[in-house]
Amino acid sequence: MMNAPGTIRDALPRRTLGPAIAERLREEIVDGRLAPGLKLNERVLCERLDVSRTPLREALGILAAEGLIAISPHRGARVSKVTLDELEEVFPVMAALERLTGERAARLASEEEIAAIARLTERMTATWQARERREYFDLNQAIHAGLLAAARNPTLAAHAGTLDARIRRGRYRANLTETRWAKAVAEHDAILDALTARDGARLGSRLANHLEATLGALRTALTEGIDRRRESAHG
Amino acid sequence: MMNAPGTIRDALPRRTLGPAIAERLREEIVDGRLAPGLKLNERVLCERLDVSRTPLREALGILAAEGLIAISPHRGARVSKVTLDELEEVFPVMAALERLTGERAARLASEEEIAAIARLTERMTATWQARERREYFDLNQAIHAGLLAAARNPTLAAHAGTLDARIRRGRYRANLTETRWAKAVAEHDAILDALTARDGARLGSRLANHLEATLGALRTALTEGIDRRRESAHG
DNA sequence: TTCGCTCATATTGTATACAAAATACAGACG
DNA sequence: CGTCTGTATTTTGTATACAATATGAGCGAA
Repeated sequence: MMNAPGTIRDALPRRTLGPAIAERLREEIVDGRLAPGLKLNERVLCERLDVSRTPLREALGILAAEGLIAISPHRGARVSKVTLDELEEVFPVMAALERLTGERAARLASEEEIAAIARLTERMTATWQARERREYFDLNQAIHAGLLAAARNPTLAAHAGTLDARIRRGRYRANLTETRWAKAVAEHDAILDALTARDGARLGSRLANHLEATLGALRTALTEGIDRRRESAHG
Repeated sequence: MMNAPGTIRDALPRRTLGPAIAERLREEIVDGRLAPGLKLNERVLCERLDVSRTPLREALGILAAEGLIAISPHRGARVSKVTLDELEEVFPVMAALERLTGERAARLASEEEIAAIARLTERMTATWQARERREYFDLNQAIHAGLLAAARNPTLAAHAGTLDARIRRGRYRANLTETRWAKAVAEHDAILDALTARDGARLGSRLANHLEATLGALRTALTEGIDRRRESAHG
């Protein structure tokens, strides 16, 4: 035989429809175009995406496994709601994985990866100064992805990834306040310091604390949201 | 209205075929009847389980998401292998979740739950003395499930559950040595002590250490397995 | 009116049919 | 003799058809 089996072919994983549909719907759920609680009618989605029900249902299964939608037998799929209870449930799990990510990334990241994260952090400060919210979120994502890649553990990346998708929905909904934003940028600088020093314990703690602070801000934002809703319900 | 909507119906979630098939195949994979590396032919499985390809493929999707099988587009599904590399990858993630489980369980478990876990631990010692391997594994599972339930976090339970399925396959394959078995029982006593004292930090550490020790034993067993295979290949 | 029932409709779950890709095989060629 | 190539077969991916369940409107009785 010319080359060992499973070297070239495996590198070209021609995508199939199901995951592609899931990716698209995931985006729409995460950024809120598909609102929490919305009923997902299969026929409607099929027409909109121009696919048949088979791969669409495959996609719904993927999203259900990720916790972004909930499927009840014979009653269909709904975008799951972003409740405070739900976030309080997801965050500690994510924090545990972030800590592990930090410990591993500090130990295993290449110098190039650290340099790349440093550049991203720098750009992040710039977007903050320019108040470019969208760019800021994207850079935040990129830094997170970089750390995860540096942690050299696909299983960790997979589980952290699905939790992150659930959390991201909350982030979009709860607008960053000025003070929280400034603190978050400072926290990112501290995270970069720990990474540069390759201090795993410190990096892990700082990532977990950063996440905890994010939850705190979200808690405030969402609680105010509930209060506001209650008020308007009364008036 | 007679009763609030969504109370009784939701409690009777008439199961659909896909998850049921997944559960059955999961069992067969975990206990090794479907050997690692085995090609899963859809037609063959359909005939054996007497279902059509649609729910079967749904089940395969579920198992792929859990990491128990690997699907390559147009090339089919294979039971994923239990390599040492794979276990080294899964264990740290599981350890992070175990630690969190311990911290939460110590804080949130009811007295009844603690008592139940105490009884299970007692029975576990008995099965060890009687060298009832199968019973021992089952009790081990039950204790783990009890702690997870006591941690009061469905997301944590879901993620820990999928990782546990992957790990369990390794446990089955690597036979417990006498010395490791004795140590494991002692570790379980220590775990119970920490739970009874509601010392979250200690419980978390002990669970993580217990898992680390399990990996150590597996590492030895699998490495020897490889050596043995090499020997027989030479002879 | 309001509750409960029946039946029509819509929606989801499952099976089958069709399309595309990968594998296996046979024959030609070096 | 081995290797390459073209073709047949198998297998997977997608679409459609059929079955079971849920939803909702209309009607009748308390």
